[in-house]
Amino acid sequence: MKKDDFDLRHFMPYLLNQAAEASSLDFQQIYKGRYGLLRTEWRVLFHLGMYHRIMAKDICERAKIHKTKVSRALQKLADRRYVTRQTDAADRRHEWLELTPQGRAVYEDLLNYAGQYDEKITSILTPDETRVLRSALIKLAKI
Amino acid sequence: MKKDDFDLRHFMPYLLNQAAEASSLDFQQIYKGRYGLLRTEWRVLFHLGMYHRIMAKDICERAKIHKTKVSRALQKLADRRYVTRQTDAADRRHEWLELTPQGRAVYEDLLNYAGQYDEKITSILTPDETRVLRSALIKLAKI
DNA sequence: TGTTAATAGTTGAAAATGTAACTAACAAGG
DNA sequence: CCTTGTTAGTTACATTTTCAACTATTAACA
Repeated sequence: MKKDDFDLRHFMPYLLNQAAEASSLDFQQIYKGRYGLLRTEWRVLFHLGMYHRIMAKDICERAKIHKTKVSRALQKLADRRYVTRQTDAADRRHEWLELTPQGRAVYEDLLNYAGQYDEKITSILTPDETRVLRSALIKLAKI
Repeated sequence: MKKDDFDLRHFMPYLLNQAAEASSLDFQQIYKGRYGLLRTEWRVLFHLGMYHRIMAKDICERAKIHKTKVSRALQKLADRRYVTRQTDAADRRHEWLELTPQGRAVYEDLLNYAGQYDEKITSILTPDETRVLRSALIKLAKI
């Protein structure tokens, strides 16, 4: 790409950010409005809902969220009794996390909204665009 | 989308965030490493580079960045003598922003890296994916 | 063993962000 | 002119995030 050709509006990191921010803020209204959750808290909650009995580190790696953010999100989720933490007897550095019934109820509720929201997004796109977009984003997430 | 089908890893806001974060952090190394700029500062600088003599409000609208963020980014850019601000004589609420030669030099330098980076990204994707991705992201940014 | 390194996670201070309230300048209608 | 409303931008304060240093526990191996 030559200098003269450059257009900020087509620059990938910029476009990705715009789209990610727009959809994040839009979906945020749901989990923030219904449960007062922050973005990181919601993300951690969803990981706990999908993968049962995991450790904080698993969330960090899978979601690429820094451990301090995860640590603080877990504190809040534990304060609200959405999550239990129990240290592994064999290796006491490890802490196994699990959703409480309350936490799971919140997760299940938000799951429905997430499904609806995904439909909202994909309805904006053609089926072909949706498919290509997903595969492209998965590739780019690994950079 | 039914509940059982739901997979966090395919949830659009999640995927968008992962890809946006990955590419942002990656490209950030360049402008942060070379000039110690923050993400918002870099974005504002690029808008000033692309569109000469604009107002803070134009940046807010085009980039969808909140006015307080733009205001603070401009303070820093002005402190570094990358930007000049002159109030409009006809309407003194308006402040025209322009890059200084220094600011433009930084912009031009980063422009090259941005071009290279965009090539890096698009080389990961097929031409078809690149094209579809761009148009899809532009649609989604308008949500 | 005993020393050093690695792992999981927390904490505190500094930096950045978000929200709302604010100033300053102009516009519009009486 | 004089109130009321609007626009552009800043500031203050609370909340979040980041960065680096920290604790506690286990692993590696001389």
